[in-house]
Amino acid sequence: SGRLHMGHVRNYSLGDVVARFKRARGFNVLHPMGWDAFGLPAENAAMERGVDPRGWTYDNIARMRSELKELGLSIDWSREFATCDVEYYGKQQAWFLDLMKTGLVYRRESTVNWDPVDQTVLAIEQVVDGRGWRSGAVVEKRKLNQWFLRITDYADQLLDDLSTLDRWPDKVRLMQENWIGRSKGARFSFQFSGAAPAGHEAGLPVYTTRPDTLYGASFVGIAPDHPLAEQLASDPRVAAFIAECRKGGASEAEIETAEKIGFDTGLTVTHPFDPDWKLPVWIANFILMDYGTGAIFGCPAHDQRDLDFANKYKLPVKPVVLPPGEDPAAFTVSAEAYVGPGTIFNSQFLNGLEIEPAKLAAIERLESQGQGEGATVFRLRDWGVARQRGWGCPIPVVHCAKCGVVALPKSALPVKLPDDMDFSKPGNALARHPTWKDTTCPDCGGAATRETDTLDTFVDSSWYFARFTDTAADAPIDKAAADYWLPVDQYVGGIEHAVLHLLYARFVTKALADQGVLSVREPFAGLFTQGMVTHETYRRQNGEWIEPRSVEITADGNNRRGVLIETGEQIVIGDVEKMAKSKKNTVTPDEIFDVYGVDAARLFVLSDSPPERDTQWSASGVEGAWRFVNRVWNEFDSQPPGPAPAASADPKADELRAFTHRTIKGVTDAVESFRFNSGIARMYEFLNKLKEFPAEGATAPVLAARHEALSAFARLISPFTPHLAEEAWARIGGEGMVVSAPWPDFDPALTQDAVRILPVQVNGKRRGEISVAAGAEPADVEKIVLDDPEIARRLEGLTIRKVIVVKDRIVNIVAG
RNA sequence: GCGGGCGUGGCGGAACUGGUAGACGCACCGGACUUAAAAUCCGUAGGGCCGCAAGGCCCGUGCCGGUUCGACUCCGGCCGCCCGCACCA
Repeated sequence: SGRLHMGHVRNYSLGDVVARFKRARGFNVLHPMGWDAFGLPAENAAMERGVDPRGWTYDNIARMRSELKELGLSIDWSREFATCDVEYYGKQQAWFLDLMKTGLVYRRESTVNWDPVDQTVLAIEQVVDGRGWRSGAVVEKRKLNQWFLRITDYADQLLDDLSTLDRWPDKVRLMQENWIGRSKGARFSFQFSGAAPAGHEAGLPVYTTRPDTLYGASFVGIAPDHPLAEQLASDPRVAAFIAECRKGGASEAEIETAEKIGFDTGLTVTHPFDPDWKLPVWIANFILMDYGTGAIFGCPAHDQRDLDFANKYKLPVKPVVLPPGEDPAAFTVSAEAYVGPGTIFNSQFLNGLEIEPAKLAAIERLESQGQGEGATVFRLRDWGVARQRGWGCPIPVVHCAKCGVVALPKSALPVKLPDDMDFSKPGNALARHPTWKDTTCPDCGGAATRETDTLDTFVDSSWYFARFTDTAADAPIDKAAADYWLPVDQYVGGIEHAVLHLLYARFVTKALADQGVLSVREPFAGLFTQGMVTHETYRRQNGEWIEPRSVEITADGNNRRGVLIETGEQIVIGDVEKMAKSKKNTVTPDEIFDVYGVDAARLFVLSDSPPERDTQWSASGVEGAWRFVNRVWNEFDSQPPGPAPAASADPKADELRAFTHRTIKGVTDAVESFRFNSGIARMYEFLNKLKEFPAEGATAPVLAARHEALSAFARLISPFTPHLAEEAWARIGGEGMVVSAPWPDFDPALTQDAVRILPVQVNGKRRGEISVAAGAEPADVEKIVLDDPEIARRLEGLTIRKVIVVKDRIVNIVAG
């Protein structure tokens, strides 16, 4: 986009804390940065402003790079690349050709989701609520020759291997599980009872998860775009019905309210278990062509949709699953389908079986009749990867009149984009280039045309992490380097990629592993999904949005009011929402860096909320972080320069040392478990404590303890506020730079106070406290408690029944 | 409808495997410094009640109930909010 926003600041600050922390702990850390740079934003800019997308993209990269460098991220910039670099997308073409050889790439005519605004095909994952994920336009259905990657070949693995990703959020794993949507059941074919329509002599295949309810069948349904339905559309009444079905939109509200409608084709099929039983074949709007076989058998008693349909068209409703405790003679289904457990009845050979054994028995019978078999069906569809766009990675094939679709040899790579595409009007700039597509066929040498579709940008982002491990390799991936670094130990990103990027990258990793170019079968061992940066919204009385900087907020007790600075007009403080230009509730990183500095900005986005939750940006919040930065510096600045004085015994110094070591432990634990806000709170506490031990007038042991404290503190803050930490480290004479200093260790013995203050409860209510030596035995503690005059007063008139002592924690006296 | 998550002060949040609820920050209030303001520093602070005060008592983590010596934490049932998927046979 060309500009850093606060979301970037938070995302990369999180990653940078991990990178710096792990480096300090002695790990070899690879923390790279690159640019996902193909795609529509560049084309739109080109069209709107007449600029060259390449120049626009690289200008934006340059600006964002300098902003990122200002953020002070510990990134290895020598590995930087952009997906629109020929050096990158040429390598992508190379492995794409390898996948073509193994049959993972194919081309077929299919109904696709067409985004009329972006003028391109979208993958199913990229259609949200019937709209394009980027443009927001209602997608249309079109038939196109499309390139696909056979991700469904990996459906089982993609699902099963989720269980190995124990450092992924459950939520993301669940979303992928639902998306892949494995279901087990049976696939079988109904035979037509009369003459089969031409081409359907083998019968009508259906898929079901409930073969146990076959005796409850009352109709067979097919999707409006089922081949058989389209064949029957020569009858104008059928054609009219299909047109009627297409009218309904795909949006949530439309599906919710859509009535089930059907058309009786007049065809009948024979029940697989009873040659005398005929079932009518209906075309029904609620059946989806792209799931299962696009055809079902309807069992109204045990499926709500089938029941709604049957009730409307007066089809039979015969229950075949008897709920526990029901009378078989009396049990009926009318408005609500029964989907619970029970025993099969009204079902001949299946009678008396529970549901699961009945499914197996039904499948067995279908198999023995040669009519069908057990089958697993996925919701996951193959990945449509072709985009009719000019600013993308060209698909390295040509179309030859004689040889058909021909993959280019690797020697013909890279297939470079031309420098002079015309982006002034919508559509595919590559396809309308006057000469680029003219070439010769690598097989026959005759004239041929280059493929003008480019790859989905999600292909670009599905393997970049492997390229980072060796960005100069001749091969797309250097196996030794990839084996050394991969999988990515810690990935940080937004939840919006849960079933897009994160699924595609997993698939490509597995496919490339099967090619032998990678050893890992999962790209990301640890995944962290961070929350968004939000901000209050402000509006004028007339509803117009206003920017935070135009508003002054004042507080009167617990009430907050805002006025428009310019006019003094009272404004309306609205909801806290994701920062968005449309609501004018954005704050740009550069304006914050200018006023408060990078460290305060980093500190604040990490301190306010747990990283996985949304964080609310506020001017007063970042001011608090800025105050902390200044107070830290003052503390370092007040310490006499030079080495720590020799230590000798002083209880004051011991107290500070204990606090120092407790803080090291607290911050370390918090950073390790991604609780950065808690870690920062420990650092604030530490600074507050440090003020009780001023350098001025301090004894030599206290000065030494201060030196130890500051030395540790400089290293603790360094992942969060690296610039401040560097200055602080230099100020106290730290060796080298703090960025390369080892993480401080703590002495467990020092994290414990010698004296513990234990709360004393009577019947579970806090009634006092006592001081005992750490680790004091329960029996001794009990004696001290019972000897305590204050506690004794509390127990007056009560009989002690039991005294519970939890070592070093609490005492509870049960009395009555 | 299906699946998942979350409800703690005025606000963001803390409380590790049940053990002093409200750390830390923001806001608020009071004080010091200043001619004044800003900045800075110090301090009070969950709610209610009693007391001149020291102090004391009661209530309190969405609601109701349970387990336990002890529950923000575990169990059961409600209510509310948020997210994902959605006519998936």
